[in-house]
Amino acid sequence: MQVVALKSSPFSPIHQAPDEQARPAPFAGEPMGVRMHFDRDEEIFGEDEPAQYVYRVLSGAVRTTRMLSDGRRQIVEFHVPGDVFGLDGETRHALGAEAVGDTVLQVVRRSAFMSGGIDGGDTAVQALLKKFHRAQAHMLLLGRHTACERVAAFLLDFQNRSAGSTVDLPMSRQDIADYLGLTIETVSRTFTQLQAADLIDLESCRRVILRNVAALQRICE
Amino acid sequence: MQVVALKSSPFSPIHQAPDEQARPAPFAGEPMGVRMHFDRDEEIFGEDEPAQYVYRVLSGAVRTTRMLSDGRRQIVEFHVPGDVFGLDGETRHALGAEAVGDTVLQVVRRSAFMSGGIDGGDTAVQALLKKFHRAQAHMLLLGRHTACERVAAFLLDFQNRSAGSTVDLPMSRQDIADYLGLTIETVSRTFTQLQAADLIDLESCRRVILRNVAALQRICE
DNA sequence: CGCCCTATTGATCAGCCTCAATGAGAGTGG
DNA sequence: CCACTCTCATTGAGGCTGATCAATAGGGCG
Repeated sequence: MQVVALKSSPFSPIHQAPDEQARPAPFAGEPMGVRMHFDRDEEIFGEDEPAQYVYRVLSGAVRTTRMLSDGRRQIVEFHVPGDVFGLDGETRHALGAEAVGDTVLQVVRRSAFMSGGIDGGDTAVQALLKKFHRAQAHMLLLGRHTACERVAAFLLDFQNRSAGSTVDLPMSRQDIADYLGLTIETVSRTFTQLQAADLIDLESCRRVILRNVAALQRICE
Repeated sequence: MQVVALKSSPFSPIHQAPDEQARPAPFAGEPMGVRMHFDRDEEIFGEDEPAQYVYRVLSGAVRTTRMLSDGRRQIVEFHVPGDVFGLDGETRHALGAEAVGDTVLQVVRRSAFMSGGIDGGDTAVQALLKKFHRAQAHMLLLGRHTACERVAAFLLDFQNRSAGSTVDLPMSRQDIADYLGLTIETVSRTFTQLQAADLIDLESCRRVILRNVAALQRICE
């Protein structure tokens, strides 16, 4: 239901009410744009929809995806707090975007972002350069890495984007599989193998402790 | 030897002499920047080198690559006449770039490109958006497509970038394999299969005639 | 406590890779 | 002009990684 409202206008009151003052702004200054909340698996925008807005994650996580008609899905990127997304495509979104878990976003008009960026974030060109850079690394991963290398790189990437040796994964195994171009079974098996080799510890299926970061890095080369 | 000269200064006379007036500018107006020639397999810039210049292909073709220490290579993109490249990375190149065949480039300083683009080409943001879009499509290809789908998509892509049903491939099978995340043998076998199915005709190994575009598109979904 | 959804584990299979040999084409030198 | 060579492409045989199909286990929530 929120999705429908979003498509017509993300500035609809229904979206800002829940947590407008519930969480403090995670960056200095008065934020521009509007804050919006999304539930788990709720669509933020769909493929081919007009690209009117640019988003910045305040809390939670977002996946941007591309689907094939037969159901195969590629997750292009996970976006965590601080990340900007919605820049795919020039006038229409080339990707779909969904909330991975409960997520709060900051929304600005695309035109405003292009001229000034988002408070506390990058300018349009900086943001695009970073995304392009990450996209290149992801291509290398998908094109030329083994399952084990992909999972190790994924864990190290998430560790860098959080902090410490404990990694809390906001997404399901299916999401990880669709991000790494693998099946859920292969991802699960690889986690188990890494645990057996004492490289990681699975405290729960969403909480991973990196026991041997150097060895994980060696796997990725 | 030209490479060495390039690294110190692409405005060295050695680079512009050969074809400064040999080929007319393929777009209206006096081109900005300097024209440079590269031989087959000659390096244009290497990974991690300072990113001082932005390039536009005038003739020939360029591949941008990422290497792993064990020799595995991913070709991120092929650039044909009209394409801009060299925007990878913010201050240093994240990719290497090499000429696929004899190639003529137009070179401008990065700062000049960022403020004004290249004559007859896109602005910085437009160019980045297009590249990001293509990168997404390539990720889907690498992550979720079969060998047959990858080769079909590759041929259709090159047909769109040239014209007519005859596709002249400037690159070797090894280049195609490294672009599609396959081996040279699998690429070759797939070409043979497509020919056996009357979808393509291999006039020579570099010249492909698309006999059934609709069927090729159906393969890619 | 029981249900449902997700994750894990097992067994088998297929697609692609690897290794190896042959074939075709371009360039070189006699 | 032709033989030679070198490189690249094609084809074949067999193995391995990861996919598929199937069953079990765990975990959150009513």
